[in-house]
Amino acid sequence: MRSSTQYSPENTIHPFSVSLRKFYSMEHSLSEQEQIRRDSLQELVNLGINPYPPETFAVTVTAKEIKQNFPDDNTLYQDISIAGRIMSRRIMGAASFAEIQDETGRIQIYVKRDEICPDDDKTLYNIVFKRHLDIGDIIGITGYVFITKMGEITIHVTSLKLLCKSLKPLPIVKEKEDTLFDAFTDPEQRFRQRYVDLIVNPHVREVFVKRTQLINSMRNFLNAKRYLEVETPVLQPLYGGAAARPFTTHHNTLDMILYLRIANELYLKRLIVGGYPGVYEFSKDFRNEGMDRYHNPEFTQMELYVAYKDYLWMMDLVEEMVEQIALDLHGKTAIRVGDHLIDFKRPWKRFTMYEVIQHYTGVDISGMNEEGLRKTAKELNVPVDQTMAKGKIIDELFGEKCEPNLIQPTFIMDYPIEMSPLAKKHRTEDGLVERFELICNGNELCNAFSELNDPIDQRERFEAQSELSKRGDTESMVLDEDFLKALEFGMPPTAGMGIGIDRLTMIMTNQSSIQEVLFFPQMRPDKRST
RNA sequence: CUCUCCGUAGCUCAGCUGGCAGAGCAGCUGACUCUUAAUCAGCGGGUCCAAGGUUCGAAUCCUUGCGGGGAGACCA
Repeated sequence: MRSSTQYSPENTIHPFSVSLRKFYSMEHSLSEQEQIRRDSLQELVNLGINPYPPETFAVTVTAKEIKQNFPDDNTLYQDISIAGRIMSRRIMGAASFAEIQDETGRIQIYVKRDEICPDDDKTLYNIVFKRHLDIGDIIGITGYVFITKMGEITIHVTSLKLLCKSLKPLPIVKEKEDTLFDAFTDPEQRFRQRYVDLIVNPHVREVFVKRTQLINSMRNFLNAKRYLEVETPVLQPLYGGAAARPFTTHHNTLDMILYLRIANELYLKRLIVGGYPGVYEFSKDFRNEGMDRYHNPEFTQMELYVAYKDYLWMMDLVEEMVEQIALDLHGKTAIRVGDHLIDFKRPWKRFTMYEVIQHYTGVDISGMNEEGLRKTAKELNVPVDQTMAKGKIIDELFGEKCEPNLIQPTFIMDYPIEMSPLAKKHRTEDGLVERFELICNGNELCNAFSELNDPIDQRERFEAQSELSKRGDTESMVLDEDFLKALEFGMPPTAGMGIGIDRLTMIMTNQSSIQEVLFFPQMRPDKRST
């Protein structure tokens, strides 16, 4: 709760003068343009105008609605109220055109001196509008819509009110015939000052709207199937559910190390043990590893676990869900991504791991032992080292020789047991597990198994991971005694999967970098003077 | 972590083999009552990322550091 002292009498007389003094104490660090805006702010205050008024401004319509619906006979929108940020101004003496931008886009406004100043006092137009308002200021206007001689739908302003004075100059992006001039494109500035990026780059705003629509679409799909959305711990005493290095933190009261989760798999499976038939979670996960255009230290996954199902069933569900998302976002299943047209129309191609490696390398590795695989990898110029066991080498072969070629959505099934310690042994193929990944545009999007529910087998798999760890693998999984205890109470046969929300968003919005689908991607602190 | 490119006005960018720091837009002053990259006349605006070095002289050459992009390595 705020202190009541700010409502003392001297403050209520000039509610904004206190903060103004603070601004002026910073004068030495201001650019010329910033100083001019602060001077304008002071002039507005001197005229009795509050540059940051508290009361509601009633908006009746958006820019987009007007542009879509304004009729030829000029009968609609004759008494409207709209608010937005001034994005451009063209002043011609006693009349001006400007553009304001609301959350739906831009619309031109026409401000005529004698219209907003019907009496002798022309201060509002000559001083306030022309002299002390700037690009970037937020205003509310009332007026009526008409079409100019040049054919542009425009709001004829009858009254104008300042809603927020902007003190920093925006990048001015101009456009003519679909060509942008002085576009604000420097990635560093765009990501560090995402608010500026969002103001001046409307296509960026659209990407994030699509991201939320994607999540809504996925959630609606899962809720319609009556799965329960749940929340599980981010801070975990043991990290598990994936092969990755964690972030470490410390809890003071418990005086213990805690890890930020790398996956939520083991907790969600405990809930299946507890009796829920289907649970899912959208989860921020954290992995203390490299950063590049596909990896941010924190990222979002959706994991889903459904009892009494297997991985074949889950493959059908993933197809159905992603196809539905494409339809919800684009109204069609075929989407342009970079140079490719990717079609999510069901059914998708399905290959086993051995099939796809044979297809792209010509080598059948299905019967090979570790030495044979290492020899094959060397022959194919795939780098391997002594810490890699059989499963890891196969994974390398696949990642190097196959994955980049898989552009259309493709399921790769039946992985070597060594690289899948949480997946159930294959029902017919020795040495394999019931696992699939969805590959799309050359990248992994989704990972799923028939979940291992044999507690004795699971313990042996964890122990095998410990062996890998001794061999030098820093990402091997740690044994989770409580998870094993849960399995010993009995988990029904379960299908589980995780899907990368950031990567799916990249594909669905045709972005080539994960930073473009995260509002605030991780960056080093900016040590330059600001 | 390695290689490579980049960092100059609020924004986008020039600045050559070292010789007075530039343009367009934005801003300021003025003109203009249907403009739209508005137009016309005039004006101001810089820690050239930082530190050090070479030199009579460094935005420019060298070294180191900081920040970013791209390509690798690792991972999802």
